[in-house]
Amino acid sequence: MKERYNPHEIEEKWQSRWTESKIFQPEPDSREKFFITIPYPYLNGNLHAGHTRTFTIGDVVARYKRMLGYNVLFPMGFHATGTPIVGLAEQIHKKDPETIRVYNKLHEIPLEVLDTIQTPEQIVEYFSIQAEAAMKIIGFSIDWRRRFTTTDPHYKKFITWQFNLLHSMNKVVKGSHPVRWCPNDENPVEDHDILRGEDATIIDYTLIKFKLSDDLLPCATLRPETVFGVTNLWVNPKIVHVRVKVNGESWIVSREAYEKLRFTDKKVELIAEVKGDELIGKKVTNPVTNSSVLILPASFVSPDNGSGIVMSVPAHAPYDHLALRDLKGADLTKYGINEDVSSIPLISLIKVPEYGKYPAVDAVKELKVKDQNDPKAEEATKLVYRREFHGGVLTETTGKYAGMAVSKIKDVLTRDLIEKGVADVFYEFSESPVVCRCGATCVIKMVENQWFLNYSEPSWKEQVYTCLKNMNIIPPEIRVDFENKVDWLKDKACARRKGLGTRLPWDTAWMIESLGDSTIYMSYYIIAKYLDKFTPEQLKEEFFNYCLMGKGTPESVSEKTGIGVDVIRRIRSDFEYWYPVDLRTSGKDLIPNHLLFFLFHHVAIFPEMYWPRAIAINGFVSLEGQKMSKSKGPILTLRSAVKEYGADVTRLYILSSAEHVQDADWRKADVESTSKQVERFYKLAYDIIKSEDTGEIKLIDKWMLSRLQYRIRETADALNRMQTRRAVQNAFYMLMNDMKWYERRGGRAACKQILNTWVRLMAPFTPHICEEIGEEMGIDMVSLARFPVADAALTDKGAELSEEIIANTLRDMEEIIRLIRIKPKRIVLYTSAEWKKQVLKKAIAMKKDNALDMKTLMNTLMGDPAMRTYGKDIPKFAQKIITDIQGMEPDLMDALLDVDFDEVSALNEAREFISGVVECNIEIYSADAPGYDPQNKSRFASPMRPAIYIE
RNA sequence: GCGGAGGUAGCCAAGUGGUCAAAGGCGGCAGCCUCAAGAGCUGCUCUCGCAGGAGUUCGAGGGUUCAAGUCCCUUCCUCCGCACCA
Repeated sequence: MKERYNPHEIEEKWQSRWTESKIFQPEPDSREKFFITIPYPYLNGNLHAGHTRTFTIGDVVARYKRMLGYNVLFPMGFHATGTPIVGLAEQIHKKDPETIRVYNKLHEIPLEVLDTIQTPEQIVEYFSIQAEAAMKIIGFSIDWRRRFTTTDPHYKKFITWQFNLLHSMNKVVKGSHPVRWCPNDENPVEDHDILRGEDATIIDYTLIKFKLSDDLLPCATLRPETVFGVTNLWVNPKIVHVRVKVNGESWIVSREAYEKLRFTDKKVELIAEVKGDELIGKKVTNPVTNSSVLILPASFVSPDNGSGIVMSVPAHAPYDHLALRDLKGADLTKYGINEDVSSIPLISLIKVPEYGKYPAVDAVKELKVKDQNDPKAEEATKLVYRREFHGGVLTETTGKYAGMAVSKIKDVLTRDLIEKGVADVFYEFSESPVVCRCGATCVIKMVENQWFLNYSEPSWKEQVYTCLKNMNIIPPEIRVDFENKVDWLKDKACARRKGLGTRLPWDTAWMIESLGDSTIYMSYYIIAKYLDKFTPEQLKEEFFNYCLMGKGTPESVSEKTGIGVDVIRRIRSDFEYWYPVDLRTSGKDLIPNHLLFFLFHHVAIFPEMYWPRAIAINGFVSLEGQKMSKSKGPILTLRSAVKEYGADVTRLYILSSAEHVQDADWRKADVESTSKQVERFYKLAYDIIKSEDTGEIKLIDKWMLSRLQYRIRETADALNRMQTRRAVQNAFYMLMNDMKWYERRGGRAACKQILNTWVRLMAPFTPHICEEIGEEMGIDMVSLARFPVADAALTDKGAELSEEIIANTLRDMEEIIRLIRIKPKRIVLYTSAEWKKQVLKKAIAMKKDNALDMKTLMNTLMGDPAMRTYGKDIPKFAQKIITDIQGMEPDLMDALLDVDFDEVSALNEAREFISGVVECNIEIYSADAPGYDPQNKSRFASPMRPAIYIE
């Protein structure tokens, strides 16, 4: 150990020592195992501060568990399947200036190296090497024998096996799905390809088909239940409609709607134009209620929205009510309508607490909406919809649906109506236009014959719920997130045309989508160690069936694959030992996707005993308050952070900057201060090791050892809950502060003992520096040493109380001196009179019996003849004590009750120290016998709070 | 719209109904050390106070309680996810 702290030298030394001694390459043994995994990083860039955080948290847990005596497996792989790497290769190849800039400047890749990574394969190769190197220089305790990349031929065999299995279980099915589509590029549009309208989502309307002789007039609605309250349809006389053949039916819709229909999975053929006013005045049949209703003119109907034909529900839709009212007295004879349409009776179908029978009418009155062109009409609509959605219940008008909550009806009713053949689904953007990067306006296209993982299957979800119920979710608050997302998850398209990956074995035109191939790969880590023993071709389905599922026999697998029986047996027993995953720790961005699929696939494929045990989530990292971006910057790579500050400092900082799902912020000023603290720790350790042993244990040593036990307990408790910030704060910063006080108070005797514990306490966070110090202290390998356990025998409440009195008294003295601004010539301290201590103890005892009140306390006290001497002072003091005790921690109460220490001697032990600080001699008396007390200050002395006289 | 997380001092942030005027850190100020700078150490950092005290604070407004940053209601604001994209 050198006098000067040189992080890079120490870190390199210990990293190579760890590698040489293979201590992070576990094999099954008699110990209890702990299998921790972290989602492998995607290889379209260098690892950055966000990875640093997630992986460091994982490494801390791995190291902590190892020091608790677990046999820990912490493996790592790399993710490369999907489209981004292919896209990146294209960008680099065509020397896109922005891409070159970002990868050169932010990902720190030299230009000449960029020239050599122009294909997806080269990119994967390059970044995987970089990533492994980065994880090594920061000291992660990973078993690198198990490393793999998702584009490896062996891995593809594993994915092929998995998908064949899922297919045979009917978990992969064919279907259609709406996607954002660019008609110009003839491709689905991804998020980053959108120029305008990136917030638009796809909304599914229910299309209800009203009948007009041979034609159907479809009306799009988000609230299909209102079909029971339709009084008429609305058609805008000014817009052009068209008659189209849709799957053999004759529909009349707006021209715009026709354009949208062309991209759906329906067969659409344009027949003729139909003017709006030709329709008005005709009667159509409501396909649900069979009632006959009139088509009326309305200006608010837009051709862009839905089908361009709207059903009117004046009882519940303010616009409909207003439009009808606006027609009062209008001359509609040119449409052949002679009746007064404004008197069409309203049909109520929803009961809601805020309104009467006709919510739309009430809302229009409430907001004083004038007519359908009044902007307040929109407001009224939103209000009614919101209230009906949340609090509305369907009435008898809706027949068998009566009594259902409005919020639950949509899916049920839509399904029923589609089954009856009177409705369809119509997709629409939530806002428009949505514009592609190429400039074209996007549409919604039905992708047909797509392969789906049918996550929506209720029995599958049920299993996931069961799994979740038995899992430890860290932090516990996010459990509800998982439950909600499981509920929300629909079927997921799992195949696509482009990108890297594995082909769907039974339909090789498709590539397995990259989230689908990353679900149960934790089990592959067990196999990955043996890859040099066989070729990809040998990895037949029987191999996986046996090794991962226990199906078949080693002999039959061996015969089929040519792999030795011993190896096959070995892999199976490895699997049985290591599985399930004990902890998966991840960034919060993966909750609604990867982590969910991780659970779905595990419950589908493995028996319950191999389902995951725990998931821990952490937040992102920003840079000086700015969000990081892989593709635009700013970004801080793991490598550059370690280069600048060293691995231990980087780790310690990132761990201490935020807790759990909270986002961390990387601030240069703070990192530098962490760096100084670590250096200080090193120097302190160096000095302690080089110092002579000094025998006698004094009060202050007892105090320090007692604090240390407290820090150990706090650190362990924090680590058990994966609160790395709290753990680091106790194990490092608080303990450092304790040490400062200890040193200041002249403590020395316990230094070596403390340091020995301290390096083990800190080892999960800053392993290199701890190894370096540990080596000097004769600890063989700190990474394998036992994590400290708090020793109850070293907890010394008396010492802590004494030290507290000293610190409090000193603080009081300094405050007085500061206030009166004199240089003290004489300072006298008076500790509490004995009777006050007795009062305090009595009061605490009563409090513990829950019997503390002024009257009882006074009675007890006055019953004691010895006390009565102080009769007139007692009530006031007792009152004060009662208030003090109200909020007192039980621990402190116990201490005050149990411990009988002498305040005078406690202060005397620190007399020299206190004198030194205030630069004045100190005299100490008990208030029972004040030697010198000109102002009778001693009467203010109370337990734990000596009185002070300064002149 | 749906679902989730938040609003605490100049900034970041901890905070279990009572040691909360509120941990820790950053920044700032002062002192010590030094030829000096840096580092380190010590103290201060809501307001007032020449005796250890008092007053006003935790987005805003109500309420429950002997006691509220913490519990309840209302309200304002911010951030995140909503899919075929890793």
